[in-house]
Amino acid sequence: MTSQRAGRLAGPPNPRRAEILGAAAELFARRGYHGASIGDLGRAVGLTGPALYRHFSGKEAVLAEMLLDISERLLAEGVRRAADADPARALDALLAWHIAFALDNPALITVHERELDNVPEPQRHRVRRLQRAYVEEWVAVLRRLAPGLPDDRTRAAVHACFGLLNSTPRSAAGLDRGAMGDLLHTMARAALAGVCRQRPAVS
Amino acid sequence: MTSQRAGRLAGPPNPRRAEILGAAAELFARRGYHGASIGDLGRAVGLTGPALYRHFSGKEAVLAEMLLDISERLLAEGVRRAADADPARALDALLAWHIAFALDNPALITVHERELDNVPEPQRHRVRRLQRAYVEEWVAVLRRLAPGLPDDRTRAAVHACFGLLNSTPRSAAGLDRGAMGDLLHTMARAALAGVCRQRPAVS
DNA sequence: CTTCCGGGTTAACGATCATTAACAATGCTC
DNA sequence: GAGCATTGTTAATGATCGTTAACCCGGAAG
Repeated sequence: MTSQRAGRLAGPPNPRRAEILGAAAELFARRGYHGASIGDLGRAVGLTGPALYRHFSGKEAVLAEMLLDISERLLAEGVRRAADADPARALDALLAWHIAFALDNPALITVHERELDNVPEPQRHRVRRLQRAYVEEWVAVLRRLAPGLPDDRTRAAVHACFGLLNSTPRSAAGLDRGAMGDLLHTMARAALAGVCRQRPAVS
Repeated sequence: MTSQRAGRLAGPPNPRRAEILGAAAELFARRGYHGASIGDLGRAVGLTGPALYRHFSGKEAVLAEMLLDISERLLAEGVRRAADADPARALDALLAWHIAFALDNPALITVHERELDNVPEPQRHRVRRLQRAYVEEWVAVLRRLAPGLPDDRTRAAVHACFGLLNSTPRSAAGLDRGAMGDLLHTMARAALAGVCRQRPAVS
């Protein structure tokens, strides 16, 4: 029995696994899950393709572990930041967290956004639940901030906000990290404030 | 010689070609370019895989024609709308256009956003130029609206705005088309207004 | 010193892919 | 009605893919 079992028990954090996951994130983000072969993943860390099977049970397992890790990290810190008693401060904290994550891990954010469908079924459900829970943290904060807003509107606004924040990896224009973070924070807060203010007259 | 030549001359608009392009857009959007096989594309229109070669020179040609068509349509109407003498009205017209396109063609917007790298080289360059020109229409309008804003900031803001608007296909929450359009318009305008207002104190 | 195991290799497998070849049916033109 | 282009089909080809098999080597344990 090798150490690949189940993929996420305890044990010492195998550095090879982390290295592979990092390289796989870049390749999956740039070329898509089906566009990156196991040979590519191995080559990216100086190995041959089959060597990956010493660390993961297969290609799907790499993606599954990657997405589980991302959505757990996003949710865990999201819960923490959303707990602020002042909803405005909570929202700013959520924005700062998501922006920092997206700027620091553009490949991960991209994969997280696009590749859920390729996660095999036992774990896809868990990832979906984590993603949904993360969204709900945002929705809950916005609800405190704009109690009149109907829930479906709020949820749609959160998704649109994520679209804005996650655009980072595709623009990455000349701006440095700080300026880009400020820009995204300003735009996202303004967008959400706009939808909160917009109490529709009719319809 | 079949009628597949070059892919985009004149001739009567072959309905089979359009049908294939539509089905391919759905499949490429849902599963990614490499995740959809030629057999899948054919099956989606009631044919076998090799039948596609009667209408396109290959899989890459399908994607190339799709992206060229999208970016041409976006740019052509974008130029028209950006021509308004009042920059605020021009911006609203651009927003309405992009939102309508995204809501009416969610698959196309997704493919346009993700699959440029899979377009073969002679045409990829043309698509890139069209996409860039479209962005520049937005940048030019925003520049008239906020002359003090540095160009790289403006461009980054436009890209972020696109990220917001193009999130439509992935959220698509229970909101109907009209409500979703209003929401996106409100949020995007607020986001851009926010970044225009934000004349940084220092830095 | 031997044993064994973690982590790597190359070779081989079956599946699937994009593409081409060979052939058939349909309908238009002369 | 003979020819011919159009638009389909099935079969075949070669490449590549994910995965497994068989082997190998270094180092820790006994």
